[in-house]
Amino acid sequence: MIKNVISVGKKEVRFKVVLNERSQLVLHSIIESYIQSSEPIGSRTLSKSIGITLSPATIRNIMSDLAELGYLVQNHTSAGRVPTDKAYRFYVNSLPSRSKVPEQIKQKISDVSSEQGIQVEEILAEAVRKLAELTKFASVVTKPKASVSKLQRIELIRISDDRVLVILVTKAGVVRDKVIFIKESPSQDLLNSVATFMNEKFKNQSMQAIRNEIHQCMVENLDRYDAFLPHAIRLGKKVFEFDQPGEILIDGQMNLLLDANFNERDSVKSLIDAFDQKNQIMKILDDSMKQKGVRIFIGDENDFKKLKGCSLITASYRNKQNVLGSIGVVGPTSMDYKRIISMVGYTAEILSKTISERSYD
Amino acid sequence: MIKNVISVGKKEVRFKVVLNERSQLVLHSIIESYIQSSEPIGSRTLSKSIGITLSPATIRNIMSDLAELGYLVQNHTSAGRVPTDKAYRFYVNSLPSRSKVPEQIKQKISDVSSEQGIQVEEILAEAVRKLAELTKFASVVTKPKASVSKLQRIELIRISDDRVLVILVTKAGVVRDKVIFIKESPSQDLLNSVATFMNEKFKNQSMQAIRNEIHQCMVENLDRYDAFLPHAIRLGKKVFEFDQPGEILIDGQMNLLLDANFNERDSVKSLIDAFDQKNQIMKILDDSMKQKGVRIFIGDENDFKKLKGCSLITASYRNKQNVLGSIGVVGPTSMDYKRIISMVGYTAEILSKTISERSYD
DNA sequence: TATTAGCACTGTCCACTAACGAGTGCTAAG
DNA sequence: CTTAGCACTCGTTAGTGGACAGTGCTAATA
Repeated sequence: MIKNVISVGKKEVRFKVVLNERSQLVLHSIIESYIQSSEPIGSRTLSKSIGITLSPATIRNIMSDLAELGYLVQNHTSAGRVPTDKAYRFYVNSLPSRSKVPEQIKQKISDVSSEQGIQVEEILAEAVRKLAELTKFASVVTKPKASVSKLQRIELIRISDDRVLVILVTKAGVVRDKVIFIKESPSQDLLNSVATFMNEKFKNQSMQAIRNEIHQCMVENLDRYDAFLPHAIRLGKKVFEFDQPGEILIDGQMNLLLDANFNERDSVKSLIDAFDQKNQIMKILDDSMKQKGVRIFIGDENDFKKLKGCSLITASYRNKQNVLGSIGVVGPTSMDYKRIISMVGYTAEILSKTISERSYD
Repeated sequence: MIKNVISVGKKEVRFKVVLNERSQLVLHSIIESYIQSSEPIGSRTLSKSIGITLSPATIRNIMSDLAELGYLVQNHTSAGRVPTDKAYRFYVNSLPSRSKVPEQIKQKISDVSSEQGIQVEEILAEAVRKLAELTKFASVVTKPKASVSKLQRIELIRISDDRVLVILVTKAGVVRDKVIFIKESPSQDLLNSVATFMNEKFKNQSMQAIRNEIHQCMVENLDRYDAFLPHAIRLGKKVFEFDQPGEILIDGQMNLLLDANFNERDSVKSLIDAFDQKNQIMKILDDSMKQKGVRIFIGDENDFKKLKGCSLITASYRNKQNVLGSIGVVGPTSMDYKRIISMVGYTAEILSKTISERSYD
């Protein structure tokens, strides 16, 4: 083992700059054992496990070093050792970037895309349900972001003197509707003209782009007063003011509560709170959209303290044009990373494929 | 106490035809104590409670009678007694049909209707959330039934050669969308004509009525072959084939899992399963739509065995024209019925009021 | 020098026991 | 019909001791 020795006052402080191969092997084994058993690992147990030919005493020494370096902790003197978040990070980084998904699992995940007339939202719901069921943890998915998706069509429906129902259909296959209030009480005819106008002008543009253009228009045409344009602009401004609320689907929260690793009352409480605050989870998922492939957040690497003791595995999904959102799994830090990572990755793939087929273009 | 005595062979079998006032009082007290403490009630405890001036021994006699009649059970010899479902039914029936909701709670529930541009579905989600939060149990609500609501408007949007997006807006304020497959590849112009035609012909009719009428049309016009009508009819048939999937919103399931009354592992598992099978809960809720006021299902009065140990309190909500759906609470049979019943009733009222205001007419 | 065997020590878990207390049913007296 | 008294049951709790898993340290060994 490579060590550096520094003198601090009279005391010698030694630390290892890097783990040598044997320490890595031991750490690896400890983590895998712990993932399997969820129980503290002792030196004797480990020395008996295959792949390790060292005596318990030697292992104890190594373990002691690893504990000093922050990879392991001991709950009490005479207990085995338990991996820390740092250890899991080490473990995850050492995994091959892609591992195979068993055919059987593949089959089950692929079911998501079976039905014909199914809507995008239903596909997402089905995917998140499947993922929760297969992993036995909680699963989350964000709905496609309105701002990045492109306009397929817009409808304006007068429902009372001062209310108009707006229906937006995006290329990604998502239908959104909301009610807006208009003092001017526009006729359905006028609404039809405005809708037609917008459909022609804005088709295939992203919501964000449309919003910008409308803003531009407002500035340029402040003084013009033919009957139509100002109306259209004012309406348009309201129409495309889509605030995105907690657009997130969750399934399998119950799995976590039943999981052996979350037995203590207060950690459960904290988890429940975590899921109530969807926007926090949303933030993490949005973050992971920016990156390709599977992302992994271990313990409090994400700064959302409520998810203490949890890891989050996410992957983004997309249609032909854009990254739309991301799907993921929330489980205990001691989850079987290999298995979960491959499942999330594969599900995201299938989801992308299915949604691309369903997209409106 | 009124008793009947019958001779069966040599043995005397006695049974009470009806509970006298004192027994009723005792039973009532036992139930209320149990609701408060969730712990078996003993004779001594009860004799000390206010409103009861009997000695423990007397109470023991009464309790023994009540047990014989199936109102109470004993988990083991030396434990207090616990009310049965039958007891709860007795208790609930003896409650006044309407009890007051505290002003503070009223205030909180009324918040549901605060926002302006909010959609019916969001109102429902908010209501169910509030109810779960206030009761600390699980809460469910069914979305307005498509079949009873009346058509406000229909839109047909061509999204590819063989797919048409259908958007139905109902008077109740619900927007539904689905994709249908059409081999004939209709142009958007044709779709527009059909939509206009349907909007004129079917506006304000209930979905059910429309479906019937279309069916009628099919029979009558089987032979006519001008270009338009058959198309319209065939399209219409598909458009109004709205199967209703698990249209139900649930909140606060977690509350049940944390509840002291559901501590044993397997009853929790059973509950989770119960919520997974939404259609079963749906059935009960639909059932309760047919009746005015608050309905109460205790224990396995509903034949859905998975909800063992649970009671369901429901009430229907409506707009000006129709009963639309129902909202309810699922909790342990030992819940505080007075409180929950009044809350559910009041929430349903507020919900009806709010939705009536938002309805599209 | 790195590894290993041996040993004393520590803390958890479990089974066993005894004391306690809440509650009952029965009987006899008021 | 009501109540006091008493014997009995059974679950809960606290305390005890042994088995067990695991550690750290030291000394012997390759």
